[in-house]
Amino acid sequence: MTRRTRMTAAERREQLVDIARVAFAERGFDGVSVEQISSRAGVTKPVVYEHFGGKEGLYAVVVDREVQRLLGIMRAALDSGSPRQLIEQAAVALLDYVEGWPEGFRILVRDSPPGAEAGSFVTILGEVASRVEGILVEAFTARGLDPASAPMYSQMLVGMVSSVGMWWLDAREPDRETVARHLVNLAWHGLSGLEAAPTLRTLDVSP
Amino acid sequence: MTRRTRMTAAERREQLVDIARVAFAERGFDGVSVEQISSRAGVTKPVVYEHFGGKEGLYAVVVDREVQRLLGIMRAALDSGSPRQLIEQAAVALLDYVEGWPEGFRILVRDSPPGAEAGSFVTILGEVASRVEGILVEAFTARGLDPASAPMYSQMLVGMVSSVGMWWLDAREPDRETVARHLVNLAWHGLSGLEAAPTLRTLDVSP
DNA sequence: GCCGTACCTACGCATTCGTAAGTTACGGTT
DNA sequence: AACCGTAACTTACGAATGCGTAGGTACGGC
Repeated sequence: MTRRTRMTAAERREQLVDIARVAFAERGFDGVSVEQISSRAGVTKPVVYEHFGGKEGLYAVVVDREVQRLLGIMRAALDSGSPRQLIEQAAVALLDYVEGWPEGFRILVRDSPPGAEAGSFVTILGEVASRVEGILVEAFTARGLDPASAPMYSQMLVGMVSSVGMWWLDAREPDRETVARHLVNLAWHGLSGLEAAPTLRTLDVSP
Repeated sequence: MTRRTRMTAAERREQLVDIARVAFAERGFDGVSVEQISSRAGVTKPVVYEHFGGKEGLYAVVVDREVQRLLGIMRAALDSGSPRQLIEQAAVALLDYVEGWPEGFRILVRDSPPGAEAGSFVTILGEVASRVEGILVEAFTARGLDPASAPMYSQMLVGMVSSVGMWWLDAREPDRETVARHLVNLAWHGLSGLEAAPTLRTLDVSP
């Protein structure tokens, strides 16, 4: 099917992870067979078992990589700035990730983290949210708000962005910056103080 | 396994739908076998095929019922009131649903609507969001905001509530009204104007 | 005691996971 | 330039699972 090239172990590994990310995003863990993945790579099943020990192992690598990628992006975005700027940067950063790695995003939104028991309500993205809530705790204490409620707000904000991210990926309009502007408009001003023509205060220098 | 009672067709149908809702919420469509469902009902596979034509048919019924239930609840909540009251009522209503039918909620959040192609980013809950966006359109035009952006804000608000709903179902604290208060706090005032001790203006008369 | 409806047993068929054992190509060595 | 070891890859299979169906059984109201 695909070109039958003989690769080094490392190359094949990378290729399989890439293919698996797309496949798992499209059909979900149970909707993809090992044979489908290996076939798209132009090899046969045992190659996958050789590299990852099995379907679960491959899936684990895919998820781990996406979590690391997203966390890296978010950390960079939350590095410094005023509260308002941080919100803007975080929103833009998450939309960047959504646009750049839609399949990864799909997986993070839909699936439960490895340890979670079946039927749990935790998503991987929810876990990510809790890892970035620290920034809110600081801002809350500085402003006399209860830091104990920070996790809740963190969930709300991430849910807001990711939910609109899913919607946006499906419609592909308006453009990313417009989405970011409205996102920050709601997150910052709330419904009571929505601006008619919201703007970003941060210069957006990404491609 | 379960009591072997002989039921009328209607009774058995209801029982199977109930069992299937829980099972599908726990393990997802692919994670549940027809045999598991029928077994929990104390009957065998062909009974399910008799009533619903197959696994897909049963699943369709489960989803449809939950969509109807949620839409009914939302419609009732959005019946009348000031914008601020509507937001409060909607938040409380969605949390009511989340608490009362957690399995249905899980299904609506995780799965794609029947027609959507594999790999789509649309969730059933997203569809529900677009069906309630009408209320925003009115409020937007009345206040000089662009009604074309209403769908986006609708997604944000639903995402905010549903995301925190998932989180809440997992932690089961704080209580529903506290969650609702903070939810409305963010949605209404935004991060710039968060109140330290948010309150609801609507009397909450649900059980 | 009869008849219909609810229910069961017992398959056929397809899919997919995972493995055992054998085969081909590549790159360094002489 | 022929060789050979190793790493990459294949064919072929066993076993399990799960969907859907054909045809038969028994319960319970009339």
